Amino acid sequence: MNYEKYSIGQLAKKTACKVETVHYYEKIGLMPEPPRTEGGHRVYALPHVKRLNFIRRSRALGFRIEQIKELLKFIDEPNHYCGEVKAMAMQQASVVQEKIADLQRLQSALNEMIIQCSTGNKPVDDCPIVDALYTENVVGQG
Amino acid sequence: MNYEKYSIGQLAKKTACKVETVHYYEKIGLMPEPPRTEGGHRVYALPHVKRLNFIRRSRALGFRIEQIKELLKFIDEPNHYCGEVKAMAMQQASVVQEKIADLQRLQSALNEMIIQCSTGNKPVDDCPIVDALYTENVVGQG
DNA sequence: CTTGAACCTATAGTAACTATAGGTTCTATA
DNA sequence: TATAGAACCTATAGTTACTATAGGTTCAAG
Repeated sequence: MNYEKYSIGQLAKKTACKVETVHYYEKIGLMPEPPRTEGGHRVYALPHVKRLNFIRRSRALGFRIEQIKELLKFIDEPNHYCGEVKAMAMQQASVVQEKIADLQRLQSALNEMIIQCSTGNKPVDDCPIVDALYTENVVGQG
Repeated sequence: MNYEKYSIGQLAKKTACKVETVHYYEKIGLMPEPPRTEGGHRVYALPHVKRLNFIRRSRALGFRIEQIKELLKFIDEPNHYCGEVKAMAMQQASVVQEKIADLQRLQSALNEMIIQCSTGNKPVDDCPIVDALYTENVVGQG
């Protein structure tokens, strides 16, 4: 029994990914060039589905394309160990932690501005938010 | 007594912004076309500094260029009230809140994967992280 | 008056796709 | 089996918010 075959549209549906994105991933070398029909349509099989899932899930975790290329290299090449993958995951976790901290600072700044502007019925040149944007260092570091 | 004048380089330094970015903001209509010297160099004054500060700080709060155009419209045109600005700030706060929640989910997913992969000395095809990326819905919604 | 830093314009590159145009193939139905 | 139209193909341009480059001109200090 053969593997099941998928058109690019079916692959896209299975992985919640657009057809154009699959084209794009092929162009940049993340996805392999698959076999084609007589007429030139791409034909995919299960390993393609799994690989594309891997890519999309890694993207959803915030990995950049270049990082995903490295992750795939660990997988495609023999003689790699789990620790290399774990290290990248930990690195990514610290990047995400930073982003969360940035956004939380930003959120405080916005909330403070909103609280200042209690009534909302002042002319714009009296607005505390506008004032803050003009004159304050709105997003602090610490 | 005249206002002080600034070259584009001085303006950039005062606002922690690159010269190219000022060019860009002028091209897209965020910054006005300033007067020029005989030789064609741009000449700025204090209102330009304040406006650019406003733009940069709004960007630091995560506002998009199109939103900043609207904020500036409130300021440039008469007859706008603080409430319009406040509404945009609140809208932005909720966008930021969403992003924080997304990143926190993402962080949990990464941490769980990292914990699973305790030793780091397994071959890659036995790695729990790789396995998760291949087969799990890594970033849940709730 | 000369030198070199700073400025000028215009264009291309970045990340990670998305959208469009214009044409071909596949497949379901009459 | 003929055909309509959905899905596919390639190539190119657009998106966001800049950044970088090339190739030339102006300004300011010595």
